[in-house]
Amino acid sequence: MMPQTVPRPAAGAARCKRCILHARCLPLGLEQDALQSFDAILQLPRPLKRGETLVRQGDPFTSLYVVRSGSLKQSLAQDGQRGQVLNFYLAGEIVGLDGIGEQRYHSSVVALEATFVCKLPFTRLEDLAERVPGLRGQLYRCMSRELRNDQRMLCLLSGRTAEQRLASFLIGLSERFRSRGYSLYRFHLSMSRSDIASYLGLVLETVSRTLARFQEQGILSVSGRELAIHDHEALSMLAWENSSAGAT
Amino acid sequence: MMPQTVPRPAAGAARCKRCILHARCLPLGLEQDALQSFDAILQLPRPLKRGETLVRQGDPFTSLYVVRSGSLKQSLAQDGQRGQVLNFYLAGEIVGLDGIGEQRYHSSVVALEATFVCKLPFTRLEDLAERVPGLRGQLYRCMSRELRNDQRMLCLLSGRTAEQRLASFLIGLSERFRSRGYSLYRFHLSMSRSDIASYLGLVLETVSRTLARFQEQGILSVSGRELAIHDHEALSMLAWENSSAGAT
DNA sequence: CCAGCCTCTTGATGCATGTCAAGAAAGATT
DNA sequence: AATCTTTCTTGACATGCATCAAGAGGCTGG
Repeated sequence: MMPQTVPRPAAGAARCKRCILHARCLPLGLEQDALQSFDAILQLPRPLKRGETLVRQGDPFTSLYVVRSGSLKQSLAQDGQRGQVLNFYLAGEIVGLDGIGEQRYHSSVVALEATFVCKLPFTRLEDLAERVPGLRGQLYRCMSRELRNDQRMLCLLSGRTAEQRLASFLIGLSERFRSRGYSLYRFHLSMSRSDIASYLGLVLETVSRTLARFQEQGILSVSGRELAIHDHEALSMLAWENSSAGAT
Repeated sequence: MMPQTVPRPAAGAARCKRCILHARCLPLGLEQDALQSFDAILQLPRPLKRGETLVRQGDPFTSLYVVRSGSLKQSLAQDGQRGQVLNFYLAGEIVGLDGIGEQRYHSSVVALEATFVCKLPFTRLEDLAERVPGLRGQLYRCMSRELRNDQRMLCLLSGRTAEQRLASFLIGLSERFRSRGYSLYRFHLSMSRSDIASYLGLVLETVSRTLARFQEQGILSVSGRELAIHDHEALSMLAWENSSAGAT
C-alpha cells in the first residue's frame, strides 16, 4: 500500500518549510528568506483524481509542478501511434521541464492515483531565480537529472532483455521508495501492466509473464499491484547482468 | 562528402559575430554587447583528431563545448557492458549539458572525424547568464531540446522495427544537414555501422542488412559511408509508419 | 448481489532480429 | 606495392518476444 502519511495540504500558503519533502524538493538548500519568496510563488497543492490530466501535450507552457503525494505518468503521443510512456513521477519530482524550451508542454502527464501537486508559475520562478543563484542551480540540476534519467532509459531499451528491463525497473522503483522513507521490499504499483510495458518497450503480456517467472524463481511475489521483493540481490543481479549489443 | 567550407578559426578571439553558425548557436538572439561578452569568455576553437576524446565520463565538469565543425558521438559506459551510443553531435550543437547537475560529465564524447569545438567555461557562462536573461533562456532551451531529443529516441527504441529506426535516423540526419545548408540527399556518415547500431539499439549486421534492403528497393544507395537518398518520401513513410506496442 | 467492464494471466504460434561464422573491402602501416 | 587491421557484407541458424486468442479475476454501478 502507498502510505497515506502524506500531508493534507495546510490552508493558506504552501509552507515548504514544513513540507516533508523539504529535503528532496526544488527549494533544497535555499536560505530562509529565499525559501519564503519561493513559498510565496508556489500555489496551493491541487488534488488530482486518478486518471486526471495535469498537463496536456501541446498546451502552452505556464508552470512547473512538484508532486507532493501520489504518482503520475508522462506519455508522448505521436502521429497515429498509441502513446509511449516516458516516465513515472513520484513525490518530490518535477513535472513539466520539457516544456521550457518551446513554451509548450511536449508530453502529457496524468495522475495514476489520487495525487497532490504544487504549481510553480514559471515566469515568477524565473524572476526569483534571477535573484537567487541557488535556485538557478537547482533548476539546472533538475533538468540535468532528467537528462541522465532518459539516458539510463536509452541504455535499458537498447539491447537488453525483458527480464533485465523489468528487474531494473523494479530495483529503480524500490530505491526511489526507499529514499522517500518507504519500504524497499513491499510497495504498491500505481501503474498498470500496460503502462509498465510501454515504459519498458514491451507488450503487457511479456510483463505479466516475466513477473510470473520471477515469482516462480522465488525472487518476488506479486498479487495484482502489490509487490513484495524477497531476493533484492538476485533482482539486482538480473538487472545488471551482461547481455550484448552495443558499440565502442 | 562532409564539406570543408568550415572556418579555419581566426587568430585572436573567437568572433561569434562572424561565425557561420551564428544563426543556430548558443548566443542566438543576444544583443551586440552581450554577444561581445559572450565572445570574451568563449575560448579559441580547439582541433580534435578523429577518435580523440573531448570529455570523459566521470571527469569533473568544467565547460560546455559548441561544435564548430565536424561531428562527435556521445556514449555511456555502464558496468562491464560495452558503451551505448546516446547521441551524435553536429556543428552548432552543445556538448556537456548532462554534466551540469552533478558537476561531472555523465558520458564520454569522442570526435568522429577532424573536428573543431569552442570551449565555454561554465562558471563564466553562468556569471554572464546572471546578467543576460536572453542567454539564460537559451541555456534552458538547449537543455530542454536535449530532453525532447532523448524522448524521441525513447519512442524510437520502444517497439519499432529495425527498418523504422534506421529510416528515422537517416531522415533525422538528412534534416539536420539541410538545416545547416548541406544537401538533403547526399551526405557522408561520419559514424561507423556499429555506432549507428548501438545508437538505434540494434546490432551492426542488422544495420548493414537493412541498408542493403533499402538499396534493393531503390530508396537510397550506400557505398561505404557515402549515402544518397533517392526517395526521401518513401523513407519518411517508412520512418513514421504505424507499428505496435504502447499504452494509454 | 449480479452484470458488465477493465485488467491481468496463460497458452500456442510465428517472425524479426540476435548470434555465429566466414570472407570481402577499405584504410593504415611499413 | 605488400601486409595487416579494421570495418563492412552476407549467409545460416536460433530464440526471445510479439501476436492472437481465450478466459479468469477484480472493480464499479445498478
